[in-house]
Amino acid sequence: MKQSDMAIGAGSLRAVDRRPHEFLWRRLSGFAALSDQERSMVRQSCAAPGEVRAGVELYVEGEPLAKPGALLAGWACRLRMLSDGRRQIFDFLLPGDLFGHPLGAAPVATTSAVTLTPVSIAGTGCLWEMAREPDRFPGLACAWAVAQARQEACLLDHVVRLGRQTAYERIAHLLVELGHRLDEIGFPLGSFVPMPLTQEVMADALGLSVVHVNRTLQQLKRERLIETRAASVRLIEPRALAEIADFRPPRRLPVSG
Amino acid sequence: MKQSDMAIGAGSLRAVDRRPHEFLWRRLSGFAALSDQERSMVRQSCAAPGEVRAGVELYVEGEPLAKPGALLAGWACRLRMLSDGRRQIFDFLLPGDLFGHPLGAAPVATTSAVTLTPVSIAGTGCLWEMAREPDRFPGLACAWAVAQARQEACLLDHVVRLGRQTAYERIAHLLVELGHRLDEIGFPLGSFVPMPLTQEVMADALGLSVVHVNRTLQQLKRERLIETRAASVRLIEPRALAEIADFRPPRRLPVSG
DNA sequence: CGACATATTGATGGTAGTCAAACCTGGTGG
DNA sequence: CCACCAGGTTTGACTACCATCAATATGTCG
Repeated sequence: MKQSDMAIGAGSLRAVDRRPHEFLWRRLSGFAALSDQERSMVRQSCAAPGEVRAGVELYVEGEPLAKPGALLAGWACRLRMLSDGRRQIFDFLLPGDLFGHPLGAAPVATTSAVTLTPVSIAGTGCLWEMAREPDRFPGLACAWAVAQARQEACLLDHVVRLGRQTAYERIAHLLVELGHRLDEIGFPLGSFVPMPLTQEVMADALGLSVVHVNRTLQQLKRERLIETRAASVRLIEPRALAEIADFRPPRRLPVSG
Repeated sequence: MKQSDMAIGAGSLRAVDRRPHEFLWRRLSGFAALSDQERSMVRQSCAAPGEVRAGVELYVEGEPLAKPGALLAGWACRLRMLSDGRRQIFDFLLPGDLFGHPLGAAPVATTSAVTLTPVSIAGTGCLWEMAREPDRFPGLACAWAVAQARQEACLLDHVVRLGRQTAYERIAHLLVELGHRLDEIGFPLGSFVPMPLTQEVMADALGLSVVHVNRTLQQLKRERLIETRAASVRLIEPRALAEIADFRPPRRLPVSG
């Protein structure tokens, strides 16, 4: 499980290049039914994706949010640095996920976002405007709201992991969560799926040390619960893992709190 | 620092009874300038507050969100229970804070909310409708958005606490954060302010054991950084505490990420 | 006063952090 | 082709933070 420049990377998967809107479309239509018109707008937005290398900041905490966007391929994460260099990752952005959409009025980023692999991104300014007109574009507006609610829900799960779970549970929980999210965009749960996370990244997300992440992953492998390869993982026993992690599959439909 | 049925409690502070909208008004107007009309609407919403005793659920995870509201007096918290009885508190609701406002379409609560003291609450259905019409009620709409962004920001801070800070830092950080929030609604930073949290509640928020919270609080007292009394605390050295906690005061104005 | 919740204290152990070194692996360049 | 390097992974030894268990105060309320 190590960083690979090509996992779902930009410029490597032909399927992605030919249909750059693929993941975004799957994700949004998984949240709400979209009209043909909305679909074509989504496709248009993805027409000329931007390519960004790994390790690049998409936006920076404290600075005005430049442009809202969507990840078409590749992974990124939202994070914050402490003054002494410690790092905390809040969540991961997978293909099809939205980022950089202001919540309040004056858009100042409360986190930074950094690419973990090469990514390709679409600007979503236009879609975002549409999503604010529920009357004209009900499907898009709904999908947008659900996407946002989902991200919020993941953040809550993250708090629970950090606050009340052991290292073993945390890792299981994260793997299952990512497994389900990947499942939603077309990577079947239980098969080998892309997981371009270094152990250091997992450590910074889960509030653990790299060493401990390593040992705990080994334990999961020894117990035949997971299997790793290059930059990908297979959840051999998704149910057992979910049990260990006290994982609750996200509700089928919209959500808030 | 122990639970007290009357800290800012319902029916005890005359100032609150006479001007039930006081805290909500301070909070909202601290986020955005409100017109006279908006002000009077806020006051009207608070005209007949509901009274709820301590330890009562305002809403429950997984159930439809009944009515959006605002806390006029008293404290509550948002939390989630794990299947084995462990508990994780996500954040605290202080006087003037909003709760139960749906993000997505179908309003299902992603957390539960429980009162920590007796509270009085106002229904905000009407204000919420207004906040959705930025053209007619720009101030309210803005204040609403900022309030929401602020809550989100607190959640991010909470993740950092849980993921990357020691018990000592976590407690300092929480106290400073609450100190600042109380300051914003009229309890001066550096003076004795209400803090009706049991050590168990702090433990469940900070991912620590009760025993360890107790010992860490004692350390802070020994070092003359804080002082406690009944259900209140005084941050003797707010700057030193902020330093310890790597606390960043929230940005003056709107925010998002 | 007695029942109950909360706070405090002591003793003990385990989970996870730290430090340090070795080991891969893929990429670079002589 | 191979030496070299950087980033990532793995291993071992040691430590410490914090959880757990248990018992005792302290306080509050009926």
